[in-house]
Amino acid sequence: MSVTTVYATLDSPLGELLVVGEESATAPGGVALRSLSVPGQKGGAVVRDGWRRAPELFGEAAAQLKAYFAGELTRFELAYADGGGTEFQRRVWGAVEGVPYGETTSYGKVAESIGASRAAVRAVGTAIGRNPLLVVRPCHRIVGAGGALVGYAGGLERKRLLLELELHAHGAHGTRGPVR
Amino acid sequence: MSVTTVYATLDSPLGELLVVGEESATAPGGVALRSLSVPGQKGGAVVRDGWRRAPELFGEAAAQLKAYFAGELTRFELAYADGGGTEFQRRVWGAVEGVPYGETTSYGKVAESIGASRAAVRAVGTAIGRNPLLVVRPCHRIVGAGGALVGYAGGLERKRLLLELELHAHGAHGTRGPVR
DNA sequence: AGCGTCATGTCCGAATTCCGCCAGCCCCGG
DNA sequence: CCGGGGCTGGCGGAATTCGGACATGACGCT
Repeated sequence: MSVTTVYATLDSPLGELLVVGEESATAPGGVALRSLSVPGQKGGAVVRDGWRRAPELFGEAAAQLKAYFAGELTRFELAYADGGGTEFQRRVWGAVEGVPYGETTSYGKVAESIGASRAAVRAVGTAIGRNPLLVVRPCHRIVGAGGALVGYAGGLERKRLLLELELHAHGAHGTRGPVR
Repeated sequence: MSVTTVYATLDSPLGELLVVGEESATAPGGVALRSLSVPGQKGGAVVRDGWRRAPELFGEAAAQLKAYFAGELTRFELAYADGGGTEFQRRVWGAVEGVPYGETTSYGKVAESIGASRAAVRAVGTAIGRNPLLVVRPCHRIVGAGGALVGYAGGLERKRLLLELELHAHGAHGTRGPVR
């Protein structure tokens, strides 16, 4: 039952990413990703006493992130820690993970896809806003019904940057809606 | 609106007194007494960051305290800060201040004197226990109905010491009840 | 076209309620 | 005379409740 929290930082086009993971005593060497955030993020993680800085442990995560930002990786394959969250949030996050690289969808579509009331769109918005895994779980692919970028925990500018990256990376990905 | 908290310590038969005061920006040089406590006191004051040690500012207070412990002063005349407290506590403390040097009274009498129900004696006890001005506001002169020393934030031994001091100081003060 | 309105799940802070303590005292049975 | 239980009022902290604010979107007005 004893888990150690480890963390590392990584430079990226979005700024210095803070990567936080859990090292379980039962599975030594294996680190499960718990959180990924950018500087100044609204509900971003904050390094606490007792956390161990361990850059080397995130080799795989770092490699995939670098490949992603280079436009050479369209799908993350990492070990995730149990991210907690409510039943509702888990369903929303699951739907978000189903949005493919380079495409976008709307908050309303997400609400619909999890079988929630159409009036639950705002709840969907808040749930997405609490996504602990920025970039990796592609909450940046959820835009307004009209295609407008509505909000992003890391700031709208970063959201636009990610979407443009995904659009121009291979140049052959379609979109479901205009990105303005 | 800016008040500075200042403090000083003073040796006494009770141990090292901690004297805390407020220095108002509007009345420079004047220090109002806020708290007086002894080491190990239950709800005693604790020196915090931002407090300024200023022994020289309590010249008058120190002089009166020394005179009191020498048995040569029976009534303090000092500037007090607004001690806060609830309506009820203020009334109780006011009644306590009315008990003359060398005399004692009971919790029940105090309750009666402030027009409180006789069943409020326990509330009176707690209120007296929160007196922020030990010694100066003579909560040590309140004893049980039977004359027994019941409790004291600074410890019963100190209460006894104060009462004996007041009894034997000039030797000519009457008491309302036996002190055991 | 533009604006106000409302619906939903969640979190967070403020407000409120509730509970248990206590520096007493009286009464009652030994 | 002694010891213990029960009653009382005020207070502080814990627990609980409550009201807003959101990463939206459809509808009905003007």
